[in-house]
Amino acid sequence: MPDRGVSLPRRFYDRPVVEVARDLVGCTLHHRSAAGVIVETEAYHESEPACHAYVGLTPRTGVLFGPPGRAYVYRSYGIHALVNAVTEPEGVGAAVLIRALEPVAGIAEMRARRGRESLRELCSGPGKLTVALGIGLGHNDAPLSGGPLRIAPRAGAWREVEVLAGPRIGITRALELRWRFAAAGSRFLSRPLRGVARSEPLRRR
DNA sequence: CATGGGATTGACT
DNA sequence: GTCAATCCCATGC
Repeated sequence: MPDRGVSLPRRFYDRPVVEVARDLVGCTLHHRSAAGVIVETEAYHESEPACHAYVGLTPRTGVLFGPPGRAYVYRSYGIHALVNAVTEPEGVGAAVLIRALEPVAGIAEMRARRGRESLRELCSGPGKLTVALGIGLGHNDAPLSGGPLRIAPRAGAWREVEVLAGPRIGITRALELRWRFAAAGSRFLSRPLRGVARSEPLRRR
């Protein structure tokens, strides 16, 4: 089956990173024949010190300052590859970290790549989901539309997903920002959301 | 050029 | 709950 599905348009990403992070929950991340619904994200922006782009334009952060709608993939703790969606206009360093998926396609290959059976644990973390989907550092700067790596808009029941916000995980700076977003009631999160607050009703315009 | 610190995970006490 | 694995890169001397 050819990989010829719908992708979010580039303009979806050309917006404030916090809005994009919230709106990506319920969308589906595809890589070739594997896919999962995004149930958890975090926003990162050059203006706050938890963001890699905080240090400015360097060899590492170049993609973050590039055009929106591309993937920023980096190595974490020397071991894991973490995938982000670059947002905001070119010249602004910002991206949405994809933290967890609910597997929906290619589950057998995910289990093989992860070496685990539990559906809940296949993509319940940013380092897990890249392994499950076969995403690696070679995907850095790859487009998120029109290619083997893509994100499709909300569909079906996911169009009415309730998105909750809380503090980000695993960081040591800018802890006060509630820039983690998760699908309410999802069993596929990397960790439960604490300090639950509704976010979807904040949607403007 | 040496050093320190991670947007994590899985195994173990 | 604790902890090691592992490596790129930003920083500072």
